[in-house]
Amino acid sequence: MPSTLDHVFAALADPTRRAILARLAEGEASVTELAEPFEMSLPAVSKHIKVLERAGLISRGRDAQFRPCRLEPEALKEAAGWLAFYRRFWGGSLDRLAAYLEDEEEAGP
Amino acid sequence: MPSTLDHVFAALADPTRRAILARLAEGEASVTELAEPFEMSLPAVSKHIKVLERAGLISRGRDAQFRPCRLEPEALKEAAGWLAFYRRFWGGSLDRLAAYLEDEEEAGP
DNA sequence: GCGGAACTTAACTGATAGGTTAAATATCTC
DNA sequence: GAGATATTTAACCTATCAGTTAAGTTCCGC
Repeated sequence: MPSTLDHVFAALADPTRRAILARLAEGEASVTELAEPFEMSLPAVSKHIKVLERAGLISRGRDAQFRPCRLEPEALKEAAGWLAFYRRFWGGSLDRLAAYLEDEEEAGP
Repeated sequence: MPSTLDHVFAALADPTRRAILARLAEGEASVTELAEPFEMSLPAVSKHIKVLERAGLISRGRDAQFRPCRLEPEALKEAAGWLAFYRRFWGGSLDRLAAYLEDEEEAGP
């Protein structure tokens, strides 16, 4: 079972999906609305949306025929947290991380 | 040509590669050293390393037969920046992002 | 209840990812 | 220069991805 971190980063690796997220940052949108800027078929966008949903980055409602998408910021937290953790050490003293990891070793990963 | 953001996120989507990065945060390491914790062949690890390198997340030196890997924190900046930008808005007022995007529209994306 | 709009599912395709084993390439050591 | 060590390349396999078109499904409006 792949971790959600796998899914989140994989979802973010595609420019179409990042564009969809950017669009959703402006507010909820239907699939057709989200598909509009792209030169690909609706099913293709529908698949991208499913990937984002599986990663927990968006969730969907029901409004008649529409399945409005909205952002789920929580999923980003994990990813941002991972990056922030490593950036903190990479940018600064690596010895600090080594020490930190040694301390953690007793408590488990 | 895929953006580096594509490559960085795609590289981070694999747990083996994240583990390699975590290991490198403790300091430089050779391919064999990096491969040691994993139950996969050396060529497989070599490929993972190549993916990380192409993403700009690591760089490599030459020390006799060894090709030591070290972190390149710069590549993380772009990814962390992307996440931070959206998290800022997603967590807070979405109106702010809408306003921001409208302002940017004149200057271009 | 029919027509149409909004999606989704199914079936297919070509490309890429992630792994394997076996062979090739460098470089040190003796 | 022969042998050992470190790493890469090549050739291959299977699974997943990103896209397609065509055929459902669901729900509104009349």
